[in-house]
Amino acid sequence: MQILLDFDSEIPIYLQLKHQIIAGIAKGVLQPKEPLPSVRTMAKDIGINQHTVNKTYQMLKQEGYIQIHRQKGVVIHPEGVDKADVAYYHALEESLHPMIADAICRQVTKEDFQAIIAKLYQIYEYKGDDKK
Amino acid sequence: MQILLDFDSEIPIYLQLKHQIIAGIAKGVLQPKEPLPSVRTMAKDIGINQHTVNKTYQMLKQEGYIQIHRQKGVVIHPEGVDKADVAYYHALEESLHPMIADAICRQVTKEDFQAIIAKLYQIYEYKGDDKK
Amino acid sequence: MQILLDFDSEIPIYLQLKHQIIAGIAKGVLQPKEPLPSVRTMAKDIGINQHTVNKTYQMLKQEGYIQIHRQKGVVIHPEGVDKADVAYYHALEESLHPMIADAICRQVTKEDFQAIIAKLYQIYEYKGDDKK
Amino acid sequence: MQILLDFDSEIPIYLQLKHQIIAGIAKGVLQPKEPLPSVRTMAKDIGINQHTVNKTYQMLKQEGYIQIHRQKGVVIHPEGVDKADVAYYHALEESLHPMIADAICRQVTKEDFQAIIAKLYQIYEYKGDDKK
DNA sequence: GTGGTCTAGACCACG
DNA sequence: GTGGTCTAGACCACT
Repeated sequence: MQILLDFDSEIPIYLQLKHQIIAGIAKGVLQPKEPLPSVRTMAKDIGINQHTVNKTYQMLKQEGYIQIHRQKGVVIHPEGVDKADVAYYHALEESLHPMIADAICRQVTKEDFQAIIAKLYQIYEYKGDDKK
Repeated sequence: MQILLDFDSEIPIYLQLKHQIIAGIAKGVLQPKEPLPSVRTMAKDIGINQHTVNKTYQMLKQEGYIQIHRQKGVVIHPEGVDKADVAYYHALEESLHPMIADAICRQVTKEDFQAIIAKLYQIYEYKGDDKK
Repeated sequence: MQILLDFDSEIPIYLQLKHQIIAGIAKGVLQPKEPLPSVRTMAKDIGINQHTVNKTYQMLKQEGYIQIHRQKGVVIHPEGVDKADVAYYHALEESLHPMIADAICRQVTKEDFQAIIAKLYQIYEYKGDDKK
Repeated sequence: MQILLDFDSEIPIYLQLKHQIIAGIAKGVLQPKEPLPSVRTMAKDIGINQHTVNKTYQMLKQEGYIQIHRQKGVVIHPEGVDKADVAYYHALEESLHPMIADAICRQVTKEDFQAIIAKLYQIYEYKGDDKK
């Protein structure tokens, strides 16, 4: 899977990497049990420090996206990540709240907003078809 | 308008303040031309540093939410904030992208997600009715 | 509170530090809301790297022992850590399992073992009395 | 005796193997003088590296659990492992210390903790009855 | 001055 | 070769 980073972005590199891996999983490009490059390899491939990759991997592990094996390396979690729970929905709402207030001020209607959601879902909805 | 800050939150104070003011505008609690407390008054009222309030005000001014006059003080932008443009939609998508990828991995359907959007829009939809 | 580290120990420094802070909380030497030294200060005081201290603090934060505020620094969680749940008891059993098998082989009786537990509990049971 | 390893566990394979053999001895499933599979047989049987099995066996020998004869192979120590000495109790306390501090913070009482100990002892208490 | 992020380079445990 | 740990030194965001 290809990783594209924007080193000028305000978003920390370790988060950009995390987002791209999660996007890969959502798209089905990264399947359960599939191995991920080792910390060293990934770091070299995308030109960042090992610790930065490690930080991303640790977060993904913590959130149930991947498993990290001592010597065998890193794999996408075989059983997928946990389903959204109440806490997850709550956090999601908290994140969306300010975005929606802002959008309303700029006359973005509910329908406009939901259209964006629909458009973004479309990118992911054909799971496994573009395995690359 | 009442400002509620969570000093234990991960979100920087200046952003929380910004969010709350924008939420106030979205709800209609803060109307165009309405004055906002001066930097030092606001800072004293909510118990934070003047620099922090100033940072928030500068951002809001930059984004067209408020006007800052040397003598007259701070007022909500008389003509309202600019309508969403292409750049705005692009930025919005960028922000939503990782949230949606994550949600998909956790089996949140498009309908689930849009329901949250609808719920949040509801909070704001009665503009001006609950003025303060 | 005094921190004593054994640099020759097999136990990683960041864990030793974590254990000592938790012990301090258990003893009541560290009370809720009480501030902890900043990452830099703690690192300098005990002669280790800032990142190592940071790792400890991040874990303690993650487990609900402390709060980390942007600029105000670090404080013991005001409401204390969460009560043990089922997962906690399960993990505790898993950890104790091999210790007990080993002890049985060495003719340590259940009573012997429970006496050790009692002894260790005693160290902590006078919460707040030795505030130092 | 059956060995069950969790390759996704945080615990190194060589330790898991060691724990299971000790548990077998504690339960009486493995009796003194009873032979253990050779390094290479054991490795093949449970599908791990010979080095890993060797590491486990060397530790068990070092701790007095087994004897390794060049020709006769590996056997459970005929006279059983040494009784717990002062050093052993000291090490046991050291291990339990952080667990108990943590438990206290989570409002696990001494009685709760001792109940877990009792429960785990029960698993082992019928030595020799369920021989294999 | 505080924590957050990133880099560089090193040694160790594991298999 | 893998991840885990530790050090040293740097810049940035926040208040």
